[in-house]
Amino acid sequence: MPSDSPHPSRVVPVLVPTPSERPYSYVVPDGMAVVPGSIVAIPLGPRLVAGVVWDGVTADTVDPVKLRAIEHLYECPPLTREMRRFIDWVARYTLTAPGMVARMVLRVPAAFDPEPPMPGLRRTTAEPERMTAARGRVLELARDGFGWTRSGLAHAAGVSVSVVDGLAKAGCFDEIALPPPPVAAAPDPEFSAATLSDDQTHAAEALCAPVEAGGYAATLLEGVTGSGKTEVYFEAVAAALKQGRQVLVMLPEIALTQSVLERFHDRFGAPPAEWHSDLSPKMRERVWRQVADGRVRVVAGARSALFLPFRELGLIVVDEEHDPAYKQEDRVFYHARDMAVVRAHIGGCSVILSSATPSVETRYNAEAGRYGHVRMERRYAEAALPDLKAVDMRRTPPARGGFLSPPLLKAVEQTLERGEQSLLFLNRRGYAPLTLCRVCGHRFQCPDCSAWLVEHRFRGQLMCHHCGHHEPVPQACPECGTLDHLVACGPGIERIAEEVVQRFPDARALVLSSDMLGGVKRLRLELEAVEKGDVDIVIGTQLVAKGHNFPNMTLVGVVDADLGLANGDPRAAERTFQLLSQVTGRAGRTGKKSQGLIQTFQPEHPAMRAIVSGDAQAFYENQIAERERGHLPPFGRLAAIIVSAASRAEAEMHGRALRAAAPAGDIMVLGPAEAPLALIRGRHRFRLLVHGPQRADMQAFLRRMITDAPRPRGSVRVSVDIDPQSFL
DNA sequence: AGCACGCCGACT
DNA sequence: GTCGGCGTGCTC
Repeated sequence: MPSDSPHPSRVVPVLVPTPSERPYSYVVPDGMAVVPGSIVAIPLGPRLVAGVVWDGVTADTVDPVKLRAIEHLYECPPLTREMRRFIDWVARYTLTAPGMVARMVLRVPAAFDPEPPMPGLRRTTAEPERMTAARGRVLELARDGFGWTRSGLAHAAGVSVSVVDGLAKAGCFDEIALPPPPVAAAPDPEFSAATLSDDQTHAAEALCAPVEAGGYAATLLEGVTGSGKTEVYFEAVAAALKQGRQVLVMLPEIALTQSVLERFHDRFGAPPAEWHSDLSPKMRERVWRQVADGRVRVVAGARSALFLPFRELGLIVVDEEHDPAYKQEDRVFYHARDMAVVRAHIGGCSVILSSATPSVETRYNAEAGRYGHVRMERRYAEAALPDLKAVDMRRTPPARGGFLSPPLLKAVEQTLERGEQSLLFLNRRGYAPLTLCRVCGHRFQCPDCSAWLVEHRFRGQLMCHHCGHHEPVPQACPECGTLDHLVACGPGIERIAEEVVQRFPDARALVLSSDMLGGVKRLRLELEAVEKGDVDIVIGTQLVAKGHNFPNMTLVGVVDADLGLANGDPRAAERTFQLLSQVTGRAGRTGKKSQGLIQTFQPEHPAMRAIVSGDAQAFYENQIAERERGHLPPFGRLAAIIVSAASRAEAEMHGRALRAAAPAGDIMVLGPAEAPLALIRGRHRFRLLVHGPQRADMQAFLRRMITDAPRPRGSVRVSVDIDPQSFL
């Protein structure tokens, strides 16, 4: 790593954690040597903040009288040149102030000074006057001449700390300062060599080659569910470790991906360091610090791990690259998968995008030759893919008042008879998505956003799934006052559960959704019960699609496969394909013959055909063609302008004003799409979709819109989301 | 983004 | 009479 030379000037640019477009200027006090990347404490207004000394010379427009001095230079490795270029790149691309991007890097309370050393003991040559068996064991262990902690040594020798204290008093130990313990033991690439199938071996070789060669390479690892992608990319991780480089494994939701961490531990003999929002502040500091000084070799983390200060990164893995959780949609808007590719490009290292159902843009990049493409088409070991069929709801409709078709009910019955488990999947919480009054037709709507209120019969509440507003279910219609005339329209999982209980009164049914009472703990217990076979029929939302393996699950029924297709999201087909593929992949994990039944009104839809036939290739070709034909927004030309205000009316008004102010031309501003008003963190959001020709033009246009467009000052904020994944 | 300053309603 | 709401403006 070429080290940066000290700034020659006594006034240097410093990136401060504010939305300012350029760095501020600060005076370097005598005796302080800063380089670009140095992390410093600086006075900013009334407070002291952390900033980064930046490259280049300071703008000379600052009034010298206003200049203040850097307060403190942290004793911490400076941010590398690559990291600084990455910050600048992300800021430019996302139209965010560089200082706000730097803030994401520095958002660690007190990690910039070294951790204080721990008190330790080291064996001297002195022998104790009295020798006992316990003392003997302690001295034997300490003969290695390394530093030990007092309690660590006692524990290792199987004696109490007083034995160690006694020896220390007798002069057998020196008190020394011990380096702070690592947050994670060093992973050993040779710890437990994996046994791979032929398929996996070929894939692993293809992934390892660019890691060993060094330099930038992006590769899509596309393998059907159960093909063992994780074991394959672990080989690339091992290759990077052998090269002495650091590795970042990005996971969409670390809390739910415990199994990846365990498998990592089994393969490398130590768990990776974790990075996610639930880490304690102390742990965050230690991980950040140890990533910066190179003691942490592998981080498994959520999207924000991309902004950790790695110094010798050799590989980034983006697991489940299609997952929408990689998209950050507050403050700085960015897509971590794309930024991971950028970071690899800037840092000259490998990046692996792994998925069973890649996003269309990633597939497109792979087919265009921009990314390498490694495929695995067979499941590992004896696991077979489930037999999938579409159930045409026009030909075999459910009985009146029901939502489960005769073929699906029959399959559930047969599965019950075999003593196996069924999963009924419906991605909609609550009892019914819409409630109205039978007499006057009044529809219950959220007072904060424009979404319908969803009835949750179990809780006795009407809830807004958008902003969290909830109210008790009224007895009388608020419009016409008629009693007991409210009618539920459409199904949610609670209603499906009702139907299941009615049809199969003896079966043990369980409803699983994220809003379940009892929280995460209860959920974990329930999942264990399912795994043990204590449940016959699981009725669940999206939540059941992730991670968990149910060995006895041989039937997956999708209650409403069309659900996600109706909302106008340009990625609706893609999302549906990904979700259904993940859900049906829950079946047949242990080799039992299994099936999936997909209830749909449009069996000819490309997403349904792809799922049923297993022909992903045709689906991607279709989606790419749709974009090229202009039926879907073309690649890289979609953005959104987000107007955020304290009140709904304000957001809406300024959103429409912005739309009116947009000049006509190549760039089109579309009106509020589906669910234009969302209440997020107490602020109402209005989104305008933007189509445009070239990326540079679009960037310039968006910048004009957020800075120059006429709009009343006030609580309104305007930000930009480049190439959003969805409307929400 | 923070944080202070500053001007108008309900309360120990 | 004060406490405190959040609108407005500034930070090298």
